[in-house]
Amino acid sequence: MNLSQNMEDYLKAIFQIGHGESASTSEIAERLSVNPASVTGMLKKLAELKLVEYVSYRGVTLTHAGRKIALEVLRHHRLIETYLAEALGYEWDQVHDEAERLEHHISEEFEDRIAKMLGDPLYDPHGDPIPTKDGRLPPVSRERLADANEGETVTVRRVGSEDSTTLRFLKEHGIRLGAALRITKRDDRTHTITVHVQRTRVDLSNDVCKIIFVERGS
Amino acid sequence: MNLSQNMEDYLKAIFQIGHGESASTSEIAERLSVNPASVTGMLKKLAELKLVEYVSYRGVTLTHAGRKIALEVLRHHRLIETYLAEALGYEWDQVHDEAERLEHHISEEFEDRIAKMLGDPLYDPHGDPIPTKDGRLPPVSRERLADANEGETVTVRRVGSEDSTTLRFLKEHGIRLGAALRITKRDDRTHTITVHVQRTRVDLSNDVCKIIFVERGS
DNA sequence: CCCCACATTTAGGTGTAACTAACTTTTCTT
DNA sequence: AAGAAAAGTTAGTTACACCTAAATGTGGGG
Repeated sequence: MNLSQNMEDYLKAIFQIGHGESASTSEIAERLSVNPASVTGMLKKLAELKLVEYVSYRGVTLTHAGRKIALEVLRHHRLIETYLAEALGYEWDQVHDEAERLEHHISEEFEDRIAKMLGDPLYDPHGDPIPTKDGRLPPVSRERLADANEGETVTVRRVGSEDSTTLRFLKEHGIRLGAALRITKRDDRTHTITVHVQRTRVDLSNDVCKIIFVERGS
Repeated sequence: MNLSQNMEDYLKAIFQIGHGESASTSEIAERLSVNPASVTGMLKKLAELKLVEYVSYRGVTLTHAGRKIALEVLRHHRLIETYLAEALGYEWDQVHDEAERLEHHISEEFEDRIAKMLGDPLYDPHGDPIPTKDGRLPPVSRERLADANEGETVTVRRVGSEDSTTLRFLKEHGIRLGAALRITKRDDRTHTITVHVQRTRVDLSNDVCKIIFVERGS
């Protein structure tokens, strides 16, 4: 099946929103920065191709075939991100945009070569799982920093954001994959969590804490 | 100026055909595998943008701005080819197709990083010159193997083809950049040139000899 | 110097994917 | 449960870049 870049982007977006559940027209429109009306049109086309299950006004889910393609695109994206970081020295806040454009244009050959060169990595620079060639997703922590208790010490395992400003902020405060965080204070009124990284103190908004995934213990 | 991938391809094609002289509609159509009528349409658009000088029925040349873009695209293409070969172990017959797709989708950042990593190379795996960032083309040999005399020994400096079958053929017979060839026979009736590479003998058609550029002496 | 073959352009049409505006369906609020 | 707000869809356009078929321009040979 030879899909347009646009179709691939839609499938990826549906996968990332839905994660099994159904995605709404407006969520997809938001993520892809297009008009909701355009989404409706595309969903019909994808449904024709049996890549999604689409019910008017009710949302959309991926079929098995659609999920497979979404995972392939995601594999490309995350392998490229990893490659840019490991082989070309990109920072984790720079890799997303570059990968977003390249993911649709690399060959199977290229995919295989960089995967091999990197030692078939399972996680990208943000800790997101890289789908394997046969379409399995390595396990990830779903434990959010936002849900950790005062006094606990946790290890950063994943940062579920591609926003470069957020990523740069975290990097500058020593919050990177594998970093140990001690939660020193939860202020539920100001929706702020105070953590210590090494010996420095950082205040984090609740929004940021929702996208930082951790493992209990250090 | 933000051009479509297609426009970039047209500018590159015009540059490569014309090399200063004007390119014809049909030459461009042939190179890009599109209908001549489509070329006419695109040339009008490019002329509007002041990227080409176009006179109906007479052909087209690049303006200064158009040439600049063509050189940038060519720089991307050839840097990527070089990178694929040097960093990822591609063979010279595999690099073109991959580069053709990637060249339009890499950032300035990516260009700079691979150029630096490669030590700002001046020639790609085929010996073609890589335009510098400020738009200069490193010098190349224009001496064709087809024009060399019986008994001469020459060094291969450039192979002006991206056709993978041709490139594979040459590779398999030891004809690579830097190889020393001794012209042992010219048969002007069968349009064939016989050369010796190391100790093995190879018969080359005149067509092939026209795209192999050499330097006199070994 | 005229005519013909070939090159090129014009005209009209296709498919993709976006947009806006207007309409319909669903969901929330009271 | 009614009506308003939000979400989603339909209809009609636009832009891009391709195509085919028909018309037109150009240059060389008789």
